[in-house]
Amino acid sequence: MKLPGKTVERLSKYRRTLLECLNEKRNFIYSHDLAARIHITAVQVRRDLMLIGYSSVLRKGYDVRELIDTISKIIDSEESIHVAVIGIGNLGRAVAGYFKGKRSKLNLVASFDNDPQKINKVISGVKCYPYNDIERMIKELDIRIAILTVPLDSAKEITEEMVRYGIKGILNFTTIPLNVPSGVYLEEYDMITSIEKVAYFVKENKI
Amino acid sequence: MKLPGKTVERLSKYRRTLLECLNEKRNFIYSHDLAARIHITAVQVRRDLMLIGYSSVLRKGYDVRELIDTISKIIDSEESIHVAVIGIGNLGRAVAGYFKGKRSKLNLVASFDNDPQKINKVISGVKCYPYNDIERMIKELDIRIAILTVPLDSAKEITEEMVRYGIKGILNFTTIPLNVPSGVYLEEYDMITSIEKVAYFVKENKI
DNA sequence: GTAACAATGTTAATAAAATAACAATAATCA
DNA sequence: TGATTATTGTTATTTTATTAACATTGTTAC
Ligand SMILES: NC(=O)c1ccc[n+]([C@@H]2O[C@H](COP(=O)([O-])OP(=O)(O)OC[C@H]3O[C@@H](n4cnc5c(N)ncnc54)[C@H](O)[C@@H]3O)[C@@H](O)[C@H]2O)c1
Ligand SMILES: NC(=O)c1ccc[n+]([C@@H]2O[C@H](COP(=O)([O-])OP(=O)(O)OC[C@H]3O[C@@H](n4cnc5c(N)ncnc54)[C@H](O)[C@@H]3O)[C@@H](O)[C@H]2O)c1
Repeated sequence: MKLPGKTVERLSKYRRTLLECLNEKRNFIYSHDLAARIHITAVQVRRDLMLIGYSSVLRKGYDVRELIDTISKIIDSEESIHVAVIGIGNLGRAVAGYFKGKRSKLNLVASFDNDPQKINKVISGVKCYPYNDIERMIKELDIRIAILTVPLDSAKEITEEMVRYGIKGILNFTTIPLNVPSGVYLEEYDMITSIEKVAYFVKENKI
Repeated sequence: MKLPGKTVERLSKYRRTLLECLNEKRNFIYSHDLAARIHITAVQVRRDLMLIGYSSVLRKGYDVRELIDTISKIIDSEESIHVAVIGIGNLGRAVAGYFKGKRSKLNLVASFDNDPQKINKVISGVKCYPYNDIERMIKELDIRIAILTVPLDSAKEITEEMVRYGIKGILNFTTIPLNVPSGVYLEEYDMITSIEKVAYFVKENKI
């Protein structure tokens, strides 16, 4: 099954919302209710669920637990997938600290840095390894995904190396566009572009 | 002129790339060259530039300086626009520190928090004010844009207040979907969704 | 000077995403 | 029970975004 990226994004949001429902002891939720919580339309929800082949049968809304399970089967791996933060600076630490708080199939197992002050210490809940050991550690810890928070000038080279050593997914926080071969999935996370977009639309509204 | 959001995003990236060109003492750049640097197509570049009404006349590529100016005229405001970070925790500090390093039309002028340890101190290069003063300070400092990095449970209430006090744009780092009235621009920045998307496509590739 | 080329701007076509329309059916209630 | 309502799943339509096609026009080489 090949889902559109946009649908995958929404599935992630659906699941998060559904987990909140469980907390509130709600066991059923209507499509329009789920939609309202994330500010989209009910049709969009139903269409996405159609794409993943989920169907509720009852007309009393979706079974929250069941839908969580269905979505998890789609977007999660069987086994937990190992993640590392590359460059445990200001942003890297924030992200690492945040991740360690969650339990999920995504398991933050290491960080890497080249600052002697940092290596071989536990920072934001995760052990920092010397970047020079990354080839070995990717294999040893079976790391699949890298969260890239190194300075701009080293981002390109580090990416090439990581890909060579077997990394399959990269979440890029630097503002450098990266080149990855097919078979490696890259998601760009461009804060500057986001804020400039906000600024543009704020300006346009004002005028 | 009403530009598509996607085009605005790319304009921000074009400008950043063009500024790099200046550093490299390149004064002209072809559409296909600019495109290659951010991994899109030359047609996309030309189409975006058509939308903003820029035209090069020469066939020796775009004049880098001229294009930077043109884009800046479109996406920047005349005067600098004031930004604040709300919740100067781990993520807020990283973002603030990063912003203070740049000079641009976007000017980070304050942060707000309710932690007595933090208020009235300079953190990551920016003064932290008590959140209780936010109404007054938004007016006093003419703050237009808020970068929201508070804990989940306070995000909704804080957003409503800020909007009431005149904030016009919000970059939301929390994973709570926010409600804003029309006239206020909201950009969601959902890290968890991004990483789950990476995980999904990594998994799919593997299978 | 002019033919060949290279790069642009624009229109046309395609693809992707969102929205609308609607038929089907369980639940509700007179 | 049977009509009514509410909600779903799916197909059709519209909108938006991307890609392709192509005519235009400086530039270059001869
Ligand atoms: N902080 C933000 O909010 C923010 C926002 C947008 C983009 N970014 C980008 O994210 C990246 C990190 O930002 P930051 O604020 O955390 O910077 P930072 O300087 O605090 O952190 C960078 C870390 O990378 C490490 N490092 C440097 N070279 C390395 C190498 N070759 N191998 C391994 N580790 C190395 C450094 O020791 C440091 O710990 C930068 O590229 C920045 O442009 C940050
Ligand atoms: N750290 C990350 O990488 C990350 C990733 C994704 C999402 N987020 C989201 O970003 C937000 C912040 O994350 P964090 O890791 O920086 O958390 P944090 O706890 O380090 O920071 C939160 C800050 O907000 C302040 N605060 C709390 N209540 C407040 C209030 N009512 N008014 C003003 N300030 C208040 C706290 O004093 C603290 O300084 C959270 O909502 C989190 O879910 C963070």
